[in-house]
Amino acid sequence: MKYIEKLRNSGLRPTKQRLQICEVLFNSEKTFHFTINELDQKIKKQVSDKISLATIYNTVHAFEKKGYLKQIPINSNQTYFDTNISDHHHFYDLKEEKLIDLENADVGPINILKKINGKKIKSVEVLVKLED
Amino acid sequence: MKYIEKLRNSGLRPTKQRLQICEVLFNSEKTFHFTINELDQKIKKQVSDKISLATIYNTVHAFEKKGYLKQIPINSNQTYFDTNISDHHHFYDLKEEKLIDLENADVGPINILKKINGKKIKSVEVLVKLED
DNA sequence: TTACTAGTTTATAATGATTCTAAAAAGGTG
DNA sequence: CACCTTTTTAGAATCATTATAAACTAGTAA
Repeated sequence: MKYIEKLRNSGLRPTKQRLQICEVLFNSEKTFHFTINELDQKIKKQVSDKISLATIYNTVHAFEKKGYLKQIPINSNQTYFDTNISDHHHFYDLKEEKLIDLENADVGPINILKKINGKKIKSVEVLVKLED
Repeated sequence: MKYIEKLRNSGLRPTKQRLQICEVLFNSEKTFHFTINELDQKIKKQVSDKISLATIYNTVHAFEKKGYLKQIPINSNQTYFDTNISDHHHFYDLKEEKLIDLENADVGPINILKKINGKKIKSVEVLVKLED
């Protein structure tokens, strides 16, 4: 299994559940956005064993902490995650309530001129809201 | 009262509660960020009458819809609002869990090159996460 | 293999922000 | 004042997320 080493190297035990969730998250051609609820549905379809919702929450948070997933800053009652961990941005279609990737190259370079004493910039995220 | 006309012009009846909430939100020197819970506390301190939490929710949403408040896209269990409705961005101090305004001039011009068919850009919001 | 231990999974309960409900109150107009 | 619509309100309902604590499992060392 190709994810065993990846997990071990992060200090995460390669449990059956985590490996199965890896398959669902990282074994697809394209990256994608999801909420926990959507991931739960996807797992139900693709994985024969039942994985408890608590485990899905635990795993997603563990993966996010290790940098294998990114949380997308957006106002929604549910938290959105992204399997695309490259430096990039998002469109948010207000009507469809859907996210669309916006590659770094599609946004001009962003130069933050203001500095905050004693703080480093960890990330710069752009959210472009779309309407009809 | 200076807010009566403002509310009437928006099609909102200038009720006692709305006028009192206007005082708390818009009568201060500086603009500020808040959650509903923080606003509730502020109202308790500054307003003699009790205003129900449901009314605070209703009012904030009404004001947001009319463009007197902005929601700030950020991952938090609570929704953040901003009384600064000018076109601007935010720092988010991850440690302190606090927002800091980032004026448009402090961010280089942002040019979204990618276009989505049939959709217009409604807003472009930048969130800069800060760490120590 | 066989313990042993720390990390994980799980069902379920708890939490907490937000929304809903339906009845009472208040604003606006004639 | 009388009427109608909007608004307020307390409390219930909803729903995503987190906490709990017991059962299970991976890794390790004897």
